[in-house]
Amino acid sequence: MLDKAIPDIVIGRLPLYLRTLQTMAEQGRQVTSSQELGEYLGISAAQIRKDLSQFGEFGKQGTGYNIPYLIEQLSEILNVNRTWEMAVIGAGDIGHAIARYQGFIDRGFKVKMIFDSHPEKIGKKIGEFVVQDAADMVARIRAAEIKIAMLVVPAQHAQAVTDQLIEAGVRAILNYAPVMLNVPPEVRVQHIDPAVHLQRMTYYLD
Amino acid sequence: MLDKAIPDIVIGRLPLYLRTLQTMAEQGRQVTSSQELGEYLGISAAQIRKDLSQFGEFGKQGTGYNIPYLIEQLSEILNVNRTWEMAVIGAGDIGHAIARYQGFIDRGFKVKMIFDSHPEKIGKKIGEFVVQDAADMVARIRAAEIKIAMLVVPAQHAQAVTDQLIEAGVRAILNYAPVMLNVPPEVRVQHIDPAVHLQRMTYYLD
DNA sequence: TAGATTGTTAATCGATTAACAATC
DNA sequence: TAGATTGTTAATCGATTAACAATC
Repeated sequence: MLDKAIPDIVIGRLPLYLRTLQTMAEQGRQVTSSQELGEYLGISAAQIRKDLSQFGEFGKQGTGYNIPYLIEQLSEILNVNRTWEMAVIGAGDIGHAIARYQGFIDRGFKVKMIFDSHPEKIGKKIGEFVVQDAADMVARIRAAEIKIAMLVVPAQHAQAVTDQLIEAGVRAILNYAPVMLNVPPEVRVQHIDPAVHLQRMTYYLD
Repeated sequence: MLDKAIPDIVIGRLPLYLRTLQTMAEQGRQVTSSQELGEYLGISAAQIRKDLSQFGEFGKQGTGYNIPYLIEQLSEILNVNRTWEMAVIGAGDIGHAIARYQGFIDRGFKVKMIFDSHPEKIGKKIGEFVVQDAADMVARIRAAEIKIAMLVVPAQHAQAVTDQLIEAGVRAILNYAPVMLNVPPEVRVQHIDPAVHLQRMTYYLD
């Protein structure tokens, strides 16, 4: 019998569970419960138990969940019990900030290279990186077998760059450009658009 | 009879409709259809019609939707037919990038001030702004009647700063810190955490 | 007019929650 | 043991879709 696929909406919550558990672990905590996690995240305890039960039995009745153990299990499920190398495309302000961001490494990610197409940016240093020519992007990403890209180019170039990334073998794109991207089904895309997030709140303001 | 509240998940899609329509308008387009919008966004045409019908009748049978008119209507619904002034809290790399970001103004937002607590940052210029002392934050935000803040401080300070923002009258927070924020029900929060977005994709990678 | 597309209803589908036996 | 909390089932709730009359 074919296992039913895990719903996307469940997968979407797992990183929040993991982040919360890692914060607890940093505070020296050893165990937690679905109730405590739920209260912290604004999610029902039943939902957390149900989500986790899709993947196995990670808790103990009467006790709850062992934090280091659940971190290990969730990291494995999410494929972040390893470090993914990433390419940043676009060396503007945001690309710059991402390349220097220190928060990725503990969570399974590392920026490996950054590209731009503007001659005045190519060769410049950003943190530990030298901005590379976008003309070499496909070859370099393919040679390094990089599968994840963060796209930080102007909206009008986003689709063309995406097509190149796919050609280079990229399978996951975190898109900072305020446009949808057309990709084949085996490529995943997530979007970050601050204005969209802000507009989701202004509806509720007077 | 009490009108049923519009579901949050519907509100969440409206900014995507608006963004798409604005892109179409820039291209000189005059009309579109629920089908075209749906194909572009990866949403069913029926859902788009149903979402819009919660707020009124904006289309014409046989023709579709007039783009400038629908932009106007959605802008009004989302309260972005005005410009919201925002405060940026934290003048690190990301705060820096946000303060200089040019993409807000067309979408209803404008950065008005930026704060930091580090003496070496206070007084420095970022774009057109001078970094202000976080000690003055509550008074300055309250005096300017700013209702929206972008929170770009280290995780360990996020809750304490949030408490101050609420004291200052802020009603919507875009949180870049990788932690949940505890806020009263009248305050809205949206989260941006690149590592969470990345982990939502690595699940699907080998 | 004929073709296209809306707005809306009813049916379907899927996600969340409540409840509880099992058991640490 | 008594209290706590899991994993799971069934019930509920809510969101999505299909279909079509209305009409531009």
